[in-house]
Amino acid sequence: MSDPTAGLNTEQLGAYFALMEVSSLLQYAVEEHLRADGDLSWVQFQILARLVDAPEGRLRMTDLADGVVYSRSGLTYQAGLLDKRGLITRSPSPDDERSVMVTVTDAGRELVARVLPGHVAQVRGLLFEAMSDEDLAALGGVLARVRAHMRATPPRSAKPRAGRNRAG
Amino acid sequence: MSDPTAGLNTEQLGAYFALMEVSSLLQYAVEEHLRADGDLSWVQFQILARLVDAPEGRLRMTDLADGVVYSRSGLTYQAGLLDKRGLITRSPSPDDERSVMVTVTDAGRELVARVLPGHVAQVRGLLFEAMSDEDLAALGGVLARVRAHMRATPPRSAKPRAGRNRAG
DNA sequence: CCTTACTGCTTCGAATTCGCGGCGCCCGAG
DNA sequence: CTCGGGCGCCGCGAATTCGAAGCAGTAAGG
Repeated sequence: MSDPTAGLNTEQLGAYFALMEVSSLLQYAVEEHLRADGDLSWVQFQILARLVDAPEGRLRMTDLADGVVYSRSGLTYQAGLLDKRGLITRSPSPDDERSVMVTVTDAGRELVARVLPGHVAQVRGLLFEAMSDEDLAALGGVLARVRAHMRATPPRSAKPRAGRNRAG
Repeated sequence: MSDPTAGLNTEQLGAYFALMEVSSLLQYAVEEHLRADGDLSWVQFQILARLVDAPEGRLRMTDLADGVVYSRSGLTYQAGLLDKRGLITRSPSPDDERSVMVTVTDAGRELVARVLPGHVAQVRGLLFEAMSDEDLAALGGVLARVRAHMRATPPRSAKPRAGRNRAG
């Protein structure tokens, strides 16, 4: 593509900024809608959506954290909030006593089902309205490739996956 | 593409999630690098970069807020931090006495110049390494279209542009 | 069984973020 | 000139975020 020593060309720079701006704008709009519609933050919705999507409606904290780009403590905090609202339940795992299984409650499922249409409409209105099918295909392909590359790239210093550097 | 009443198909959903994950991951990595390299947060870097890019190295707070997806108070806070570090200067506008002109100092320019290479390298390594020229072109085109669409879309309730809803 | 290393999660303190309300300044009407 | 309405920015309090440190459970070695 270009030498590792060279800078980004105009096209790359533009794509980079556009990517960041689009995602920020989208997240902001979606988060606002989510807040108004079901009093959920973006992360909370992601957690619930992931749980609903899971086979048994339950996932370990770690798996949740792997899917959601978030710190462990933040996840604990948000899970506590969701637990307090009765949208999820936390129970020790039968296999690993140190793990915590998070399960969606019926209320959680209902809430997701209630906010999902608006959420989806928001996303389509902002993101997909301006895209053709070809655009979608291209975007999907590129993003899949980039995501795979990012996940394969070694955490230079500390990804969200951080926290393993104790001395004694 | 699809009816306004229908949900997102698998491809759209995947693209949506991939977009959010990629941008989050990228922002996270870049922010970390930026912090280590010049003790700057992502927003601070964006502010400085925008100022350096501006015609006279100066911009009004409002214009800054328009470019950066951020709340007004957050911008004030960050501007205060940058001002305290001597990277920018804030002075009243000659035209509009209520506006505040933000100007980059030489130190600010130097800092941007110093962290820019690493920043760029990080972006290329994570984002563009896995992309062909065709990918880049496609991505750039789609994002430009989407960005234009988003900017044209009426702020349904309150975009970053929020804060104008007082009664008295 | 006991020790050592590692993993999973939570708690803690500090820093950052946002929305709301306040203050001062510009514009138009009388 | 004076008044009323609107805009631009700042200060405050509450909520959220993160990394570091701590606690418990698990696996491996002797």
